[in-house]
Parts: sequence; structure tokens; C-alpha cells
Amino acid sequence: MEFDNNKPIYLQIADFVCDKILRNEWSAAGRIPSVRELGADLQVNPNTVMRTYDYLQGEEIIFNKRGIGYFVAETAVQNIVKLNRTEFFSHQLPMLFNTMNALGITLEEIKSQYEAFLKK
Amino acid sequence: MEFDNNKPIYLQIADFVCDKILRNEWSAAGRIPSVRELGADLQVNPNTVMRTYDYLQGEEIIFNKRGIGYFVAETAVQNIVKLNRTEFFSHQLPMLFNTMNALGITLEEIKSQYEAFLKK
Amino acid sequence: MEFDNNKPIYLQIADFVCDKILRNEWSAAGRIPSVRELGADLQVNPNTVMRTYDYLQGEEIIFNKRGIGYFVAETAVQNIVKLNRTEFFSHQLPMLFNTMNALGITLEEIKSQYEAFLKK
Amino acid sequence: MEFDNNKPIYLQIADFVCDKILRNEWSAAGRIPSVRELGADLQVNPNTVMRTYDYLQGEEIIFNKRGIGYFVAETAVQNIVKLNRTEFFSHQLPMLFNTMNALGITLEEIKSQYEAFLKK
DNA sequence: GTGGTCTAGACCACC
DNA sequence: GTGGTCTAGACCACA
Repeated sequence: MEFDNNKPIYLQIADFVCDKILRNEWSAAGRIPSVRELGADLQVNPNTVMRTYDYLQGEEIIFNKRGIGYFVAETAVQNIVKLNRTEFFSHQLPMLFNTMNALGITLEEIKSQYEAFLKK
Repeated sequence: MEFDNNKPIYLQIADFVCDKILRNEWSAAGRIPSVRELGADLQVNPNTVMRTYDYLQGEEIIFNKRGIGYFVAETAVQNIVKLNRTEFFSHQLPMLFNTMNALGITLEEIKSQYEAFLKK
Repeated sequence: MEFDNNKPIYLQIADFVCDKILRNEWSAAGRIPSVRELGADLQVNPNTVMRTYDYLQGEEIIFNKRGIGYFVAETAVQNIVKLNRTEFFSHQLPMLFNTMNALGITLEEIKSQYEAFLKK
Repeated sequence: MEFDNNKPIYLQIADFVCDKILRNEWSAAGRIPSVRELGADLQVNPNTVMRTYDYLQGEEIIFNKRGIGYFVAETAVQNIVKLNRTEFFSHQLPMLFNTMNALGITLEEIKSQYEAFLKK
């Protein structure tokens, strides 16, 4: 897996895990890979995965059974969606609008770019 | 001036300088404040301003006359705009589209949000 | 290590690093010393080494893995050679020819000096 | 006049003055422009020209009559040539040979470059 | 542990 | 006066 330098790796791994859950590859109440396993898979220090799991547990997307492993929470999917939507509408979108304003970019341009993006 | 903790101060100062240039408050071929002056103005260490100027010189937005000071480059405005647009269309926008896709958000929603944003 | 006062230390360290790479003492994709280590080795402030690494990363000679360290880029050797040759043929040599012309020095004289230099 | 950023302006002005003398445009025992005049001509601070004249006086290339101005020394030409040749053979040339060695550049390459330079 | 940023203060060459 | 470099020491996020 390749990482973007502008975002902490542990958050990128969180996205990766959420993606797995949303696609139902890791299903509700099921066990997810151990910190060591996932670390080996993604070629990343286990500590970093640990941080991801910590974060996801805080958001109630996964939970821990001591000595056994981490599991997908029942409410995982809805929490992921809520988390993402909140982030999107309260941070990402306003920032976008600000730069659009600053650069004089219209919604029309965004629209045509979006259509090009969809075809890709 | 207040600084956002999520972005290096020297880059926020760069934005500040670019803004001045775009608004024509600091005009083409004109001298801009010395690192010491601007540092005092913004309550920031001169070294930090130095780093900003270094960066902006690399982007060919300002240039230096030795022992005299820094000046706005002839091509400053176009370089600023180019820099910002490149960043916007090749990074910010694709990331936006990706999350839109992932969250199932349509362009219609964006549009209504944008109108709300404009009224604010 | 001793430093020449006529050239910034951070650039002399850059030369030092490039030399290591060219001699294959620090090999492609391998990790190079941390800013703290090299700083201690060369009896130089870590910030100064940091500046060197910054510069070399800009020239795509080394690259960074966050939280882990700096590594020799795959294309390091060719980039070093290209950098040096460009500098030599487009700046150093023309300046030499200009002064040769001004002083009426012939290529023959250069040649004999060069042979003397090689024997030294 | 345009200045190279890698060399102090006052030394570049010194080169300019020496060139005038060597070409006999400013002849032996003749008066040369005042600090203010030359400064205006070259669009440079008079202080900087002053520093040039100071330096050239130290090298016995020009001399000063108080209240009147600066004049070309009788021994100017020979001192210029001596100064330049010394600089060339004891500094410039050894540095050249070093980089040639480091980059594996042969005298043959230099020769062909030189011929190309002469035709230009 | 790593790099990245920032401050405070110093010294220097140059204009 | 200007920028440029360097040091010492601090704090932070990240791995």
C-alpha cells in the first residue's frame, strides 16, 4: 500500500479499515487482523496500526476483547458514515468553497471536472 | 495576526504575502518588508519569515537584491494563481470527488451547500 | 570534519553525503544517518544537517520516510552526476574560458598545468 | 549592468574597472569616474563603488588625490595582469582540476568545449 | 526513535 | 541597513 505524505499514515490506515468494513469484506462482529498481521501486510510498524485501532475504537467503529483481538462493532457502518459526513460537511466542503472563492472558480467548472472524473 | 496550528506558520505567512500581492497592496517590482520588519509586525521570529521568503523565491513569486531586500517578481501574480490552481485541480478536487463517491453525496447537495455558503 | 569558510557548511555536508553515495558507502535505497547522528558525527548542529537533507531531497538525491529517516533515492547517483556536470559545463567552464581570454592564456598552458597537477 | 549573484557586486565592479583600463578606455594617470558618477551609471549604491575603489587602491591599480578623485596608477596594467594570473593559477585552475577529476572529465572534452566557445 | 517547526540570539558579508 | 548562516534548545506529531 502506498501512503500520501500529507496525511498521517495511521489515519490512512483507518480509511483502509473503514473501507473494508463498508465493503463488507470485514463484517459486523467479525474479528479483524491483529496489529502485527496488518502491520506486516501494509509494511508498517505495528505501533502505527495500534494507533489506528485506538482511534477507531474511540470512534466506536471497532472494539477490543482483551487477549483475543479487535472486532467490528455492531454500529460500525453507521458510525463510519456519520464520521465521514460530519468531516466532509463541516471541514472539507467549507475549505473547498473558500479556495473556490479565492481563485474565482465557479460551480460550473467543478461540475465539468466531476463529470470527467466519473468517466475515468 | 493569528495562526492556525494545523499548518506551518511559515506557509501561513506565505499565504499572507501572496494575498498582499494579489490585492495589489504590494505591487510588482516593489520592495516588500524586510525579514526583520515583517517578523516584528507579525510577532514572529525573523528566521521564520526568512523561511517564507526562501520558499516564495523558489516559487519565483519574489526575488532578492543582495543587501537591499526582497521584491515582488514581475511574474508574481501569474505564478501565485498557477500554484494555487494546480494544487486545487490536481489534489484538492480529486480528493473531494473520492469522498463524495464513498459517501454517496451528489453534486446537487454540494450545490445547495454552496448557495448556503455564499449567503453567509 | 573541517569546513571551508567560503562555502556554507550545509552545502559542504551535501557534498560529503553525495561523495558517500557515489562511493557506494551509502547505497541505493539504504538509510542514511539521522540528522541527530550526522550532526553529532560532524560536530554540527542538527538543524544544519536538516538543511542539507532538505536541499538534497529537493534535488531528488535522498527521500524521507516519515518517522523513520532519510534514504538514498534510486536515481541518486545519476542526479548527483547530472547536477555536477550541469554546474560545471554551464557555469564553471564558461567563466574559465572568459578569464583565459582576458589574460591571453592558451590551452597549451592549461595542459601543462594539468599534467603537473596529476603528478602531485 | 547585470550582476551575477554568486560574486560580490563590488568585485564585479572591480572587474569592470580593470576591463576599462586594460582596453585603454581609461588610460594611465587619467581620472576615472567619481564614486557617485559610477554608482549612478551602474545603478548601484555609491558605498558599493567606494568599496571597489578601496579594494583597487589596495592592489595599487588606482590611487586617490584627496578632494580631486581617483586616477589610474602607472603600474595599473601590470598589477591587474599579475593579480588575475595569480588568482587564476593558484585558485581557479586547481579547483577546475579537482572537479574534472571528480566528474571524470578529460582534457579532450575541455578542448572541444573551448573550440566551441571560441566560435561563439 | 524520527523529522519538522519555531524561537532567541549571534556573527558575517554585503549594500 | 539588508539577507544568510549557524547554534542551542525547545516542543510537537508521527512511527
